[in-house]
Amino acid sequence: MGRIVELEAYIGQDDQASHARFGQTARNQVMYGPPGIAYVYLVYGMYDCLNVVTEPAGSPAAVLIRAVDPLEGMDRMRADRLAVEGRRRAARTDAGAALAGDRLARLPDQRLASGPGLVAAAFGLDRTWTGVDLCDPVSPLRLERLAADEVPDVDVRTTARIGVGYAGPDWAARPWRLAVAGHPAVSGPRSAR
DNA sequence: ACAACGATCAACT
DNA sequence: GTTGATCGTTGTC
Repeated sequence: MGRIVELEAYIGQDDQASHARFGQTARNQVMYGPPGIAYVYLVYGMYDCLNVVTEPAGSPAAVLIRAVDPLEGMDRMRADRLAVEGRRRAARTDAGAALAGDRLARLPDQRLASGPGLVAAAFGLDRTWTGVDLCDPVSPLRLERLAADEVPDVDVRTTARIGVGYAGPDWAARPWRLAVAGHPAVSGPRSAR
């Protein structure tokens, strides 16, 4: 359990950074469905990324969850990350597995889900989670809204989205990445936090 | 059928 | 600042 501290918006077929830029396909079809549903995809052949579908059915859009500030269950997050990362070739040797385990044990809690691939790894998510209703209060993976008096008084900074240069200068420059200013769980270089 | 390319991360210089 | 790992999705032939 934790709080989302960084995300990116991908809105509509026109958005040349979005998976919907080629229209509806087998992979992105959940983006065309109702909002509040999980969309988990694989990037770079290695990392799963969690998105929340937004906008009404027929209007493809999603929000990529880029970083979470862990509040509870950090032991399980470490275990889930170890399970996910242990599958990779570099960690398949005894020495590699030991190294990965050491590194994880020393990792501060606030770095456990500090990046889109790490969010999915820390919560044990892969593509099979696509379609889960994140607004259902009994769902094993769900969003919860903070009560008004629990919302922390923080600055939210907007920047360009990360890793979308292929979209062209216009779409790549849109300030659709939102992050809690200065929060240690936010991903990327210190200058972008 | 095939080649190119990522909504990334960690290790290294 | 640079680079390798790794494979599903997509567009093209």
